[in-house]
Amino acid sequence: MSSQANKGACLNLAKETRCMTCSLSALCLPLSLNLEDIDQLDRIIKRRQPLKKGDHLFRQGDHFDSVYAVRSGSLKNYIMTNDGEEQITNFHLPSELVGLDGVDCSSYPVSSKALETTTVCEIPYSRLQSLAQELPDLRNQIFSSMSKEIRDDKQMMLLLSKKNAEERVATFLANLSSRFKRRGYSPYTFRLPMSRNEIGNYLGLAVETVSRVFTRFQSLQVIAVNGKEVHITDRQQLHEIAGVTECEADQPNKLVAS
Amino acid sequence: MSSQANKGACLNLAKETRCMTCSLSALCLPLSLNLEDIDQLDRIIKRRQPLKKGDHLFRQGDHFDSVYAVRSGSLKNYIMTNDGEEQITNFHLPSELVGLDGVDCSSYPVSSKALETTTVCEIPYSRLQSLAQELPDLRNQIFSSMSKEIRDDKQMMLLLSKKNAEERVATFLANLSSRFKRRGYSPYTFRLPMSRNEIGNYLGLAVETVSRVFTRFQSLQVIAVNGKEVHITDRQQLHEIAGVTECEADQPNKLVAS
DNA sequence: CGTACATTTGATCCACTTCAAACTCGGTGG
DNA sequence: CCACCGAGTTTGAAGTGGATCAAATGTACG
Repeated sequence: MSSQANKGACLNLAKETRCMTCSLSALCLPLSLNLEDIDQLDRIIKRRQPLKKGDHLFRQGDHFDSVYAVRSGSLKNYIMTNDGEEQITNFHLPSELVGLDGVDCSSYPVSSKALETTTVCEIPYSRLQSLAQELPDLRNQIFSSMSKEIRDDKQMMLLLSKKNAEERVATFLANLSSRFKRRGYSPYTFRLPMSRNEIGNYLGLAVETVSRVFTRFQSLQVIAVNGKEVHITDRQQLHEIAGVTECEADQPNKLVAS
Repeated sequence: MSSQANKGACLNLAKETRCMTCSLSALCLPLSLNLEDIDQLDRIIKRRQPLKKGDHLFRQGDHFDSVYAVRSGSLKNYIMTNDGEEQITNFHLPSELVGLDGVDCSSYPVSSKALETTTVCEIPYSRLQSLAQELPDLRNQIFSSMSKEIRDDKQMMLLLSKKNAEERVATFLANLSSRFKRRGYSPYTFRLPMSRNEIGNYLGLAVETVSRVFTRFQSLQVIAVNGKEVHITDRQQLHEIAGVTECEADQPNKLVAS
C-alpha cells in the first residue's frame, strides 16, 4: 500500500512555480491565454506535495473546492457501485484536468487516486470562477475541457455497448498512444501506469480477457508487451481493429473558433 | 417516415414567447435568474417551428451554433459507429438542454432526432456566450448543466460495464420515472416515447432481451406494460432491482452553493 | 529469499445474442 | 367496413463471446 516516498524528478517538477514557464502549459492551457492572463491564473494556482501511489487526490463525497491539472504521474477516477465495487471512469495523464465533473455539486461525484507518484496543480474553484468572469478565453477553456469530456464519455458509451473485447483493448491502446504523442512522447513505446485489472475494470472486461487479448495481439504482431511496457508494432492494424481511422485517433481536443 | 403534421397542443406551446411565463422555466432555468436576467435571456431565444417525428434538430458534423431547450415532445441523440450503426447516447425530455457537448467544437459531435412532434427553444451560442459574461448566474447554470451531463454519463458507463439486463432496464425505467415526476407528471404511469429497439440500443442490449425483461418484470408484478404505456406497480422493487436507493433516484440536479 | 500479489493460461459455464417465426396493431386502400 | 400490409413486438430455440473458476507462472518488495 504505502510505497517509496518520491523521485527526484517529481520533486523538481513540483518546484516549478510559474504557469508561464511550465513545460505543460501548451497542453494544459491550449487556448494560449495572453501573457497577462496567464499571470493572473498563475497567482491562484497552488502547488501541492506529490501524492504517493494509492493516495487519494479527493474522494467521492469530499467537499468540492478545486479542480486539478496533472503535472506528472497519473490518476484513476472511479465511482462506487452500490455493492461496493469500483468502476473506473477515467485515467488522467499529465496536462489533463481533473475534477470538472464536480462543478455543480457541493461534493465530488467520483474519487481520484494516484496510480503512481503524482504531482498536480490545484486550482481553487471559487477563484477560478471569479477569474473566468474577467477572462473570456479562460472561460472558454473551461467550457472546452468539459465538453471534450462529454464527447469522450459518449465514445466510451459506444465502446461499452457495441464493441467486443478486441476492439475495446485496441481502442484503449490507440487512445493512450495518441495521448502520449500529444505530450511529445513516443506513440509507439510507453509504460502502462495501470494494472491489467484496472484496464479490465475500465473497459468492462474481466482481467483474464484483457490478458488473453494482449497475447492474441502479440501473436498477430500488432503489439509487443513486457509487463507494463507496451510497444506498438503495427499502429495501422491496431487502429483498424479499434474501428477508427488514423486521423480520428490523433485528433487533439479541437478548439472553438468563435 | 413523414407523418401527420402536428397537434394543437404543441402549436399552442410554440406560441409561448416569454421565458418568464413559460411553465418549464423552473426546470430549464433552475437557478432562478432574477427577473432582469430572465428578460435578457429571453431576448436572445428563438422559437422554432415544431419538428415532426423523424426530423433532425441537428446532425453530427453540422456547424455548431446553438444549444436548445426541449419544450414539448422528445429527442434522441446518437453517434454513428464507423460501420454505420447508430449508438443512442441520450434521450431528451421537455425542459432538458440539448447540444452542450458541441461547445468546444465547430460542429455538433452527435445527431439529434425527434422521436415525436417536438418543439424547442433555440439559444444561439455566440449570444449566450456574451450574455454569460454579464450574468454569473447564467454562466453557472451552463457549467451546472454540463457537469450534470458528465455525471450522468459516468453512471451510464457504470450501467454498461457492470449491470446485467434486468438492472439496466430497471435503471432506465426508474430514471424516466423520476424525470417525469420532476416535470410534475405521475412517476407511476407514463408513455415511452421511444421504441423497444431504441431502448435496447441505448442500454447495450438486443431488442429481444429488452422485451423479455419487460415480460419478466410484469410477471413479477413490478410493472404493467401495454405497448408504450408503462405503469410502475412496485416502485420500491424496481429501485431495488436497479440497484439504487429511493432517495438517489429522485434527486434533481443539485445546485452549486458557492 | 520467500511471501503476496499480478499476470497468464486452461477448462467450463451461462447470460445474452442471434436466428426464426408468430403475433399485434395502426394505417391504407379496395 | 374489412382484408391486408408492414413495422414493431413478443416468444422460442440454438449458439457464442466472454465470465468464472482453477491453477500455474511471473514479479515486486519486505
